[in-house]
Amino acid sequence: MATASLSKRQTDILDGIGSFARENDFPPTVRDIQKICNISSTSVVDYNLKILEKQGFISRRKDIARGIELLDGKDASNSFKTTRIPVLGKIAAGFPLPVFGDVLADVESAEYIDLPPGQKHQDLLYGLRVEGTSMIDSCIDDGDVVIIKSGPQAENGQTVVAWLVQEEEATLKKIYFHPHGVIRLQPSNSTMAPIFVAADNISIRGTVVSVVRQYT
Amino acid sequence: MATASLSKRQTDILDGIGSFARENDFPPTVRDIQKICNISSTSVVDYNLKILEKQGFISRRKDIARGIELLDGKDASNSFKTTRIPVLGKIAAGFPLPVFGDVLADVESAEYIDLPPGQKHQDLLYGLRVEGTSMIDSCIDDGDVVIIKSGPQAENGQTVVAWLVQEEEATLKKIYFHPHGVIRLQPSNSTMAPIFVAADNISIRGTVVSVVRQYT
DNA sequence: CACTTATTAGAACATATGTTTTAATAAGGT
DNA sequence: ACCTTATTAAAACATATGTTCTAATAAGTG
Repeated sequence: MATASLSKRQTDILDGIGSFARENDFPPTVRDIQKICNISSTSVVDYNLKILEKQGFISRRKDIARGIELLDGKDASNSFKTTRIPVLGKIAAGFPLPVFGDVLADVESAEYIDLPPGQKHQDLLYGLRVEGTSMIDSCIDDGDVVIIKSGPQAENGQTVVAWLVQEEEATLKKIYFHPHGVIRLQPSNSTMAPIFVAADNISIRGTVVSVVRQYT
Repeated sequence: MATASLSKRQTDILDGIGSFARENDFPPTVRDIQKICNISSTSVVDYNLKILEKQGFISRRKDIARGIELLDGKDASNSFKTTRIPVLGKIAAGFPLPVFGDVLADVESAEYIDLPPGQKHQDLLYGLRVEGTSMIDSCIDDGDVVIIKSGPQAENGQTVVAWLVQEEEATLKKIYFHPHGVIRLQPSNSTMAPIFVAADNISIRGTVVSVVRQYT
C-alpha cells in the first residue's frame, strides 16, 4: 500500500494522459485512454485510474467528462496548466504599486504572462517590466519581465522589490542586511551607487524568482 | 457577415470559456457555459457558439465532450495551452546537436520547458541551456535557457546557433555578414575575440527568440 | 496444490453532454 | 404596420462517457 512502483500499464496511462492533453486542449476520456494504450476494456482503464488516484498521481472529478488531472507526483513536467499572472507595471527609478492582495481582482486590462506549470506559490506571483539598465550586471536588461514572488521576506543578496516608505516609491535592487538595522539597496550597475536606508523605512514587497525576455 | 462586433453575450461566453479553462484543467461543456453566463437554455449557448466558431474565435470538435478550443482571434491572451519544447542540451564552447527534424520524436528523456500560449512557429522551437558567460554582454547568463527558433535564416546582429562544418561544433554567437562571403561570429563578452569564417563553413541552425531564467 | 490477490474482459447501466426541433419573442428595416 | 432577421426558450433526442457488475484469467504466496 506504500507508494509502490507503478506497473507498465499505469505508467503508460500516465504518459498517455499527458500527451493527449498536450496535443489536444483537454484531458482524455476513459475511452480515449483505452484507445491510446490499447486496453481491452474501459473497466481496466477505470481500475488503473483508481489506483493512480489513490497513489496521488491523478485526481478525478466524479461524473465529469474528462475530469482527469495529472498531479505533480514523480514527474513534475506533466501538468498542462499554465499559471497566468499579471504584469502589473514597469519598474525603474520608481513607480506606484497598487495595494497588494486585491491585485489580481483589480487589474482588468493588465498585460498577462503565462508561466510554466508546476510553479509553486502561484497566487503570489506577478510580473514587472523592467525599464532601464540598473540591473544590467545581474543580467536583467531593459524590457525584461521579472517575475516577483510577493512577500515580506528576503535573504541577503536577493533581488527584491522594495517600497521606500518616506519616498513613496518602489525600486528593484539587491538587498543586503547590515548591522544596526541598516539595509543596503544595491543596484546591479557599476555606475550606480547603493542606497542605505533604515529598516523601518523599507517594506519588502517581493523577490525576483524568474526573468523572461522575448526578442521580437 | 464580416467580422462584425460580438454581442455582449458572445464576449461573455468567450471570457467564460477562458476563465473556466484556466480554473479547471479542461474546457467547459455547453451546460457549464450556460451556468457561468446565466443563460436560460443550452440551445442559446449552442446558437452563440456556432456564431463564434464561424467568426473564427473558437473551434469545436463535433460530438466531443468539452471539445471547445479558444483560437487566438482578437484576444491573444486567452488560449490556455502551453507549448512544450525540449531543452536539447547545453551550449558553450561546442556541443553535438542531433539531426533536426526528428528531434522532437527522438528525445525521450529530455528536459522540457513550457512556453506561454500564443507563440508562433511552435513546432520549430527548442531550448538550450547556456553554459558559461560568453554571452554575458547580451544579458544571457550561465544557466539561462535560450529558446531557439530553428531555421537557416538570420539577420545581421541576431544571436544564432551556428554549426561550424569543419570544426564540427555548434556555438551561440551574434552573427554579422561581411563582404566577400565572410561571416563574423561575435561573442557577447568583451574578453573574447570574434571568429571569422567563410560562409560555406557555417550552417545557421536557428536564432534566439527568448531567454528564460529561473532563480532557485 | 490450495488460496488469495491482482488484473483483465465483456457487458450493461446511468447520466453527462452535444445536438436538433419547434416555437416564442425581440430587434431592425421598408 | 409588415416583413425579415436575430435572439431566446423549453423540451426532446442521440450518444459520448463515467461507472458498476460479474466473471474469467493471471500472478503471487503459503
